Amino acid sequence: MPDTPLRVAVAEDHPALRDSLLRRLAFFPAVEVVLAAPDGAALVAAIAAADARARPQAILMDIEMPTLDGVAATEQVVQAWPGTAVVMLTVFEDETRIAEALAAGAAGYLLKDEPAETIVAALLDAAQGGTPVSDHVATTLVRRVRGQEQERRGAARRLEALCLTPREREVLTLIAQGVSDDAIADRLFLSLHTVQSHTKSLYRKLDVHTRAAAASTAAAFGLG
Amino acid sequence: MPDTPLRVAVAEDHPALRDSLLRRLAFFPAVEVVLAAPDGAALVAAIAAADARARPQAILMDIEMPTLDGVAATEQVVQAWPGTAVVMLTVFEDETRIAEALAAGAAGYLLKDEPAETIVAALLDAAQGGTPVSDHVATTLVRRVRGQEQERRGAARRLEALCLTPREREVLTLIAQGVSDDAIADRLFLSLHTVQSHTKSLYRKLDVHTRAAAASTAAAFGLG
DNA sequence: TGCCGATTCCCCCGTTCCGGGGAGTTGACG
DNA sequence: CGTCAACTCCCCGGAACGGGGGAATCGGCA
Repeated sequence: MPDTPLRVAVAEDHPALRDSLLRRLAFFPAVEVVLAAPDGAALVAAIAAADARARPQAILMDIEMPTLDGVAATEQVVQAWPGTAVVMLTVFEDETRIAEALAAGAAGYLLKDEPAETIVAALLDAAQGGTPVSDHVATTLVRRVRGQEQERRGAARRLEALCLTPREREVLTLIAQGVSDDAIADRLFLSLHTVQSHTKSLYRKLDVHTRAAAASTAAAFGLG
Repeated sequence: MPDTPLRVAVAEDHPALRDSLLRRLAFFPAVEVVLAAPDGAALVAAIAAADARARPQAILMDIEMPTLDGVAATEQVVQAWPGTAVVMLTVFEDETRIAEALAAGAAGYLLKDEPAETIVAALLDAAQGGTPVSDHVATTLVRRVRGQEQERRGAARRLEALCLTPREREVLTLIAQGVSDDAIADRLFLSLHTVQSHTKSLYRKLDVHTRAAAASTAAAFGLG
């Protein structure tokens, strides 16, 4: 636990929500709101204007904001002041928004119905390198990873069902990378004829009749 | 809160850990361990042998187990008895294991250093359709999604940097799907010559010299 | 031992692709 | 109104590909 409170900034365009947030955070001595901005541009400007030692260590960021939305603002903030922990605080819980925010550099992602205690804990956690997320957000992440992994496994099973020989798999991988037959022959120390023989088998098993289609199918299987 | 305790099964091969777990869970009236197994096969057999009304509603599952590991056991359990909430309880926190377990149908994923209260809460949560995960697991999921999204965005930016014309992008997408030039001509109501003209531009911009390489590059950009 | 799949190599022929060239039309933008 | 980018269409020659055939070797398995 730090002796001094964590310096926090708040970016939220809706005045009522912003004030409510500030009032609720004021009860917690562990955090001190040093900055509040109605949009992303104002936030970035205010941080830049602040004394380096007074700059916020953590930021509560709304997503929907005029002039510069939360995702873009997050990108700029973590770019300009690395180490700043940005925690999104929004009503949006769709996968796309969450992924975008995280990719932009957000450390955590909270939904707006969280109690103040949770928000404060999340700020402190994020400042320590944690990744605080609401339960619903965690569920969304789990669903996404689960879906992706199941798709990957499905592709692997379909690939398995083709009964490709090791050599064929090898050749297919190179085809998927766009390597020509004689380049494949060079890489695998084979004759061009041999490679052509393997590609013929591959086309039969994959049920394709062009090289690009084979590459496309291989990509769908996760090869390459 | 249910009037009757949640019926829970425990699958854990290490006897000491299993006993410890059972002892710790015994303090919580909200859960009742109805079944304990030393491996996945035994777990599945025990569930199958049990009376349908006495079957566990939630399962604490270790990953490393003999005869049938936790992931495979989870797959069988959720296949055979849908609605069963499986919560992984393991020391492994690597992305691969987590993703595999979730794909197999695990509802939650806890690390073994969690206190008993958390484990019980996770079981109850999972039984209600939640996805309880340890903080470290959430961090891993966040990192994965963040990495994927950043990769996606990077690919999109690189694609953007190529300054493809709309027509070229269209043609490239079809190339990535393995469509031949004259098939593209048919689909886009163009002359073969026109399509060839576009592909020529594409090869120049993509800096490739074969169709399959173009398809491969396009796949890397997320097209197709 | 005999069979079978995997791997390797070879031939041929027609098609498609690749890379170079040129040229006309259209629409936007200064 | 000129310019420029985008789109369209065309020709050609050399290279690669697609599909058909055959054949030899090797290892495993019945």
